[in-house]
Amino acid sequence: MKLTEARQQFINSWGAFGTQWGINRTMAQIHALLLISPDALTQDDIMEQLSISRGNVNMNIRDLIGWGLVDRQTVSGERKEYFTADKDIWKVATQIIKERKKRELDPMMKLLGQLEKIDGDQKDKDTKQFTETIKNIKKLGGNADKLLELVIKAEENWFMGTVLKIFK
Amino acid sequence: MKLTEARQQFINSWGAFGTQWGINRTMAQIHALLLISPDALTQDDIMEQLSISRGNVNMNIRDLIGWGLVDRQTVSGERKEYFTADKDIWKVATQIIKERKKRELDPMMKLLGQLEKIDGDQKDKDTKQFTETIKNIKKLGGNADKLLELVIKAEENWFMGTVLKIFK
DNA sequence: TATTATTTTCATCTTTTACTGAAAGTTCAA
DNA sequence: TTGAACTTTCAGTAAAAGATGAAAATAATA
Repeated sequence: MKLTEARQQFINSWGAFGTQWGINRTMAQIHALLLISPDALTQDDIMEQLSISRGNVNMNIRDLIGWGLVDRQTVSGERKEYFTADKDIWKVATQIIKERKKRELDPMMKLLGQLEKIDGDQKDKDTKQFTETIKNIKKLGGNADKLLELVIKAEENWFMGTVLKIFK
Repeated sequence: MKLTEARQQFINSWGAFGTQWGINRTMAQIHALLLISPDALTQDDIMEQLSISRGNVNMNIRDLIGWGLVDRQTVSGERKEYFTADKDIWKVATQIIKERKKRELDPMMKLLGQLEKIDGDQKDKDTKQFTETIKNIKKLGGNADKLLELVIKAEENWFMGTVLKIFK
């Protein structure tokens, strides 16, 4: 397979993959493009390579920066801005975990905490099932939280090496 | 907080949570409803409680069954069908992991395997960055795969207990 | 301060995804 | 073998998400 074709396929698949995980297709594609680009790109580069509008690039780049996945670079003496993605995939992964945890898991845990203190007769079937379910989800969430926290703090080699070795 | 209100809030939040993860809002809401319902429900029960159409219930229930999260039950002598969700949250979690892995991670790994064997000069900057990136994502994916496989096979207590205890 | 280069915003349009409801299909008891 | 009870399908519609592009804003320089 030729490079051009492979690059295109990677970008497309990464975009499709993203949508399945609730991530805007274009945002994932821009990230993919930056991941395989050795040098920093400008808005115009991205517009051209992905055939998308300036506004679209701008908004999605802003989001990617918000996710901590892309950096804005300026060359002194130039007005133009350049963008790069961190190429360390382990860092990318932990950064995504960190953000999703903060944006989604943490608020969900907070809500579950509130829903737990429901006032009602525990002999009532519905009340019982509700509190049971909430309690169990909260417990699982708490464990997931701890595990993810561990992943975020660990070094790739330490984490993957140790975990996978021990539990063989 | 009153049960009715809490139930509603749980269903809504679970739905919103779902959309952020690429899961159809209604599908997540039906699942939430079944999780907190002590008894099996009919299509009509679900339609009424979530104010959605029959077709919508039917399609999403079918999907949930496809995900292995909901079971269809029939009471002998009755034409009507009843639906329940597995209430064991650990099983729910591992089932979801299993399915997403099968539907998404596995195909992605397969694609990366193909993109790895690109023909091109490794001295070329673009080629080099491309193969490097693919290789690293593939490596991370492989590790994630092993870890998830471990989670799927493990018992909750064993997994969460042991992992979290050891790495303290 | 005016001019040029560039980025940002956002009302509007487009695409994608989800939902509805009525018709067709299925099952089963009489 | 009909019809009542229920489920499934899917064409059409509605809602949500995403993209465009032109105008406004910002920055740099002369």
